[in-house]
Formats: sequence, C-alpha cells, structure tokens
Amino acid sequence: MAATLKTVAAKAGISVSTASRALRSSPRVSAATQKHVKRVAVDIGYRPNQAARALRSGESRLIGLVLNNLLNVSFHTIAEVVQQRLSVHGYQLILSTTSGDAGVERELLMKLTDHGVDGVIVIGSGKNSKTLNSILQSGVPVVNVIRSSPDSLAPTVLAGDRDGASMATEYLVSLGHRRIGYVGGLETTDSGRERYLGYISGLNRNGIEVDEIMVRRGPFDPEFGAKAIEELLATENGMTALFAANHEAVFGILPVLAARGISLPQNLSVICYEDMPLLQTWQPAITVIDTGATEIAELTVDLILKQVSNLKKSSEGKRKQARTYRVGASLIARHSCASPSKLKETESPSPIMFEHVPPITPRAVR
Amino acid sequence: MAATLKTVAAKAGISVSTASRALRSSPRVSAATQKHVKRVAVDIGYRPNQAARALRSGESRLIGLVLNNLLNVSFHTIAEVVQQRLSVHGYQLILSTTSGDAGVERELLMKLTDHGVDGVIVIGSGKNSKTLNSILQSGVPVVNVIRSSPDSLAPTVLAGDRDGASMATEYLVSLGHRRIGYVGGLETTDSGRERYLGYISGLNRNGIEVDEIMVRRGPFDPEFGAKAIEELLATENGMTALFAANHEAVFGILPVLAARGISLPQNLSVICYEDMPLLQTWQPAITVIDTGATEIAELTVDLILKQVSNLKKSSEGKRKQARTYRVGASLIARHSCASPSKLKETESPSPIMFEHVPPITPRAVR
DNA sequence: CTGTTAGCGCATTCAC
DNA sequence: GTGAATGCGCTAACAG
Repeated sequence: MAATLKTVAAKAGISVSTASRALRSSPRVSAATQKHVKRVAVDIGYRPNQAARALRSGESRLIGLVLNNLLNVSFHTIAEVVQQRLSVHGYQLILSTTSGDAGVERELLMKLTDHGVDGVIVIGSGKNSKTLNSILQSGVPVVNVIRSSPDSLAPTVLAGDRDGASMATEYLVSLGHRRIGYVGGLETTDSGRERYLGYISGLNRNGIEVDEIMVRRGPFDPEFGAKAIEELLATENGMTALFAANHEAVFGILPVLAARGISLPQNLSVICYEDMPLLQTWQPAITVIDTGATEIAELTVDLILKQVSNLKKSSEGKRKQARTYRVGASLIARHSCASPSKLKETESPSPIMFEHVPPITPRAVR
Repeated sequence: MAATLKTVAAKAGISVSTASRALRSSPRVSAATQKHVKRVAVDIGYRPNQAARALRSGESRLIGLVLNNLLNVSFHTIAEVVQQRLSVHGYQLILSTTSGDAGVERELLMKLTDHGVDGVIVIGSGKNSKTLNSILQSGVPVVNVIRSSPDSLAPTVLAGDRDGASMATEYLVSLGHRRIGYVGGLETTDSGRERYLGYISGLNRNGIEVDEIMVRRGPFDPEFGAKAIEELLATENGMTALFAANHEAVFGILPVLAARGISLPQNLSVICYEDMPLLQTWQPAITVIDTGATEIAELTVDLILKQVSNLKKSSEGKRKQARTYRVGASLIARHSCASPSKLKETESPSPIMFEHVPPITPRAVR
C-alpha cells in the first residue's frame, strides 16, 4: 500500500493538515515540525497523489502541447525544449499530435482540459479559436506558437519570418547577386506568405524588382522542391542564387542540384530557411536562416508560467491584452553562398567542419 | 462554472450514480436512460473530470513515455506513433526526456507515478531496474523499448540489431564484396555490440574473416564518423564497401565521401543502419537497414494496453514472465550499393526518386 | 434497472 | 502554530 498524507501524519505524530502544510513549506508551521515531517515523508517514501491534489486545488501540474507532428525539426525541437523547461518547474508535458487535422486538434484540446491541464501550448491550425478562447476564459492559460490563431485572445509567439526572409535575400544581394530565385511555401500559410513578403522587400530595398519567372511557390514536400528547381534550371533566367524558403522542399532541391552537377557556390549560391542536420553536413555546408526554435520554446514556456502564476496571485487573473511576440531569425553563414563575380573553377572543396549548433546537432542516442 | 455529473443528473432528472453509469455505457442501465443522459450531457457541454475519476477509480488514462531526446529519428518516430495509437484508445501521453541521465530518468519515473499513470514506456538507460520493478510491482504496467533493462521484470521490445547487421553485411557479400569496412557504435552500448556481432557473423557465414584494419567503433556523433572514414580511406585495405552501423556517424561519413570525390556506388558501396530523410535524398539515395521504429512503437502500445486490460480483469493482474520481443529489421535497397566487378565510369547518375517511406518522409508542416 | 451512501487523498476553511 | 471538519467530482459498494 502506498503511503498517503495520513500515513505521514501518523508516523510524525501530528495531524494531516499540519503534515500537508509542512510538506508544502507553508510559513504557518514551525521550522522544526517542517523538518521533521519532511524527514518522515522521505523515510517512508511518501509521494503526493497528484490526482487528489488536482481535484482539490485545481492545479494539475500538467501542461498540454498540441502540434502537427514530431518529424519536422522545429516541432520536435520545440517539444523537447518545452518539456525540459517545464520539468524544471515541476510540470509534466502532455503531448498531442494532430496531423494538421483541425477536428483532431479540437478533440485533443478538449481531452487536455478534461485532464485539468494548467496551460495549453498550441502550434495550431488556426481553426479552433473559439475552443481556445473558451479554454482561456475558463481560466486556463493558452499560448499560440508559430502560427497565429485569428481572434485568439491568448498571447502568441511567432518566428520572424518576414525579416528573416528579407535578411536572406539581402545577404545574397550584398554578395553581388541580383538574379535571385525563390522556392517557397503556399500563400495560404503564414510562413509562405510572410517569407515571400520578406523576399520581395529584400529585393526592393535594393532597387531590384521581383521577376516571377524565378519564383515558385507550392506545398511543403520534397517533390515540389524537385519540380520547382528543375523548372528554374530549365529556364533562361540568369539566376545566380537561390533562396529556398520552403523547408520540406529543400529535401527535393538539394539532390536535384547535386544530380545536375551544379556546384555550390561556384555555379549557384543557395541559402535555406530553417536549419537542420542535413544542411550542416551537406557538401558544401549550407548557409541558412535559423528560426530560433529553441528560443521560441523558451519564451513560450515563460509566457505560460507567467500566466499560471498570475492566476494564482489575483484570484481573478487579470486578463491582459493578447500580445504577440516575435523571435528574430538569424543568419548562419556557411559555405553555400559566394559572390557571383568570384567564380573560380579551381577552388578547392571547403573543409569538413562541424559547427556547434546546440539545438540541432545530432546527439548520442543509445 | 463547468458542468459536473451532478448538473447532468439534475437536468436529466435522475441520480448521479445512474448518470455516471449511463455515460460510461454500463449494461446495467436501460438503453432509453442511457440515450437521454448522453444527450443531456452533450447539450450542457458536460466533460468528465479526469482528476476526480483517477482519484476514485485509480485509472488516470495517462501513459508515460521516457526517452533520451526527440532529435533522433527513431525516438521521435516512436514518440509520435505511440502518442497517436494511445490517443485512439483514449489515453494521453506524458512525455519526458532524460538526456541520457539516469538520475533524471529516475526522477521522471517517480513524477509519472505521482500522476498515477496507467503505464510506463521506457527507452531507458538500463540503470533504473529497481525503480522500474517497484513501479511494476505497484501495479503499473511497464514496457522497456529498444534498450533492455537488466533484471527488469517487464516485457521488452527490441530491434533486431544483430540480424539486421548480418543482413546488411550479407547483402554486400551477395553483391560480390569481400573487403567490407565497418563504422559502428561503442561496445558499451547494446546496439554497438549487437550490430558488430551481426557484421562478424555476416562475414563468417560467407567464409570471410574480420579484418580489424577496416573496423572503427566509437561514439554516436558525426565527428567520430568523419574521423573514422578518413582513416579507413587513408589505409591500404582494399575496401570496396562500407557498412555504416553508427547512425549519428553517418552525418560525418557521407560528407567526407562527397568531399573526397568518392562516387557511390562506383567507387564504394555504402549501406547505413537506421533510415532517415537525409539518406533518401542523398545522391545517390542510400541503401539502408530500416529498424522498424513504427512497428516497434505499435507493438509497444499493444503490450502496454494488454497489461492494462489484464489488470482490470483479474483484480490481481497475473504477473506473467517477462518476455522479450524482437522487431525484425528490413533492408531497403536504393542506389548506393553495387557489385564491385561492375564498376563503370560512364554510368549516368541515378534518377531523382522519392520513395514513399511513411514513417520518415517529411510531411507538410504549417 | 436505479438510488443512497461512502470515500479515494488532499488542501483548505474554521476554530483553538 | 496546530487540529478537526469539509468537500473537490467521481465511482463503487450496497440496497432495493
């Protein structure tokens, strides 16, 4: 039989209420008693029953995370970082994947509330604002991540897609490129839209007009990437650099370039959006815009925890204005971009290097 | 105020116990009442309080998963598949990562039991058998995955590392190779040991002796892979094929081969252990031994759920003998292996292809 | 087939 | 500073 508070109280020769207070370090119990009770608890291996605690106090010490899948690097990075940080603060993570299905998403959100989670973090479809708002109004903190949710009253943490895309574009321009191809995501997605706008502004700020002949926008998959780059290569467009803003398409683009014998950066400068191991070990290592998944996750946890503690203080948790945070992108220069004027046929291959990029470098496994 | 069972009972004009039974489809309540109560519950948006249910019945509908990290493809694949399958059966997943620290692992296991999880799935360090066994003996099902836990009384699901490695080796032999290099993991790990044994037996069964000059075993990281392959290439060893059995090292091996201008499979046949997107899009696509992470996850969930239902039936959950299951590896032939006798300089590059490998193909993200 | 009663383990009034 | 009593929401005896 597992030890309960009653057991502890009995062994310590005090009442359950005092035992309860002592274990939770209440200031209304003498230091001596506190020490004694804690000692007894450890001795008999007492562990608080979280279900009972949740039922009584309304705090489950559980936080829900809802996202599409764990395959995408950004997603599983966020999941891992969120879990680790929550753990430090004594919270456990309930993980739920939706496969992008808004109906499934809604179901999972409800299940999470059934379990009385103390907070919900959503990388959402954007189609469940009502559910999310009702959760929020029922007193459970919510944070939207990466994708904004229209009409959501909860704070949102977004990546700096537009600025990041602009940064990528201007980087290529600064190297001397003026004919810069673009392979991106669909206009119907936040990132597809934002990054394209960044591409445009990056060009325009340097007096360059967008030439649609070098632009391909499509779904998030390798096949699209392969098709898009094949088309761009088959066209007389004078392209000297490529901005691959569609993460999944990169899996299609790079192999095609390799197969076509196009050397980077000699024949084409390439910059990709969202870092991953593949890009670090590709030959040459690919210059990227890092979205800062780790930082996004950290900020997200801070926002959830802040809301949780606010709720505790003010019994009615002052509902603040929904605020949007941006985590800026950063450029990681590697070896896939060069000035178009400096094309040398004799250049030796870049050295094999392994930078230390903590959130993405593969780690030991077994 | 959230609706409770009492609310439902009141609206339906019956007692709470009948309401409770009706909602749980107990056979001891009339179909009419059942229908009525369920209707009322939906109407007023009743949601069962899982904390209360857990406290009373001992079933939390929560399952814990403990693993190293989510970066490794096998790990996040397992996490995702486990979560999705559990969800179908009405269970939520509490995810915990340990970074390989046995102390952290123990802490997390305790936290999981605090939350009253109905089961624990562990890709463990192997150093917490006592904790795991005490959890098991307290009536909570446990399943060990991928890594066996010495002295564990719980069932274990393992990958078929030895047979898989043997399969890889014999495949290369069948193509005509006799000088097959090996880059693997440390002897101190299950997979490092098993795969090496498979390599040996694959050779021996074909009358080939292991030549240590072509063997490198080291830590799970890209740097080791790069170093190992450099050494193998710098040695006069007659190597015509390479078996890369250290998953993380692959990130170091492939770039070095590319940088050294070694064409696959013309100059060297290469087969890797554990599939991932990188290997599918590399030029040429790399032949791999797939560990079957998805199948491992599926079997694991089945085993956990079976234990859970057994516990329910027999009040004392007949403790069966701990059994070990193996999920066999499978070979996915792509384009990085060829017969050493058929070396052609004029061979055209293999076509760009995207196979459908569901558990690993990158999916749409936003 | 349905209602009444009790209590899971804990935190929290309220007394003292 | 401590103890006694109450009930969170629900399920499970026990009656009928």
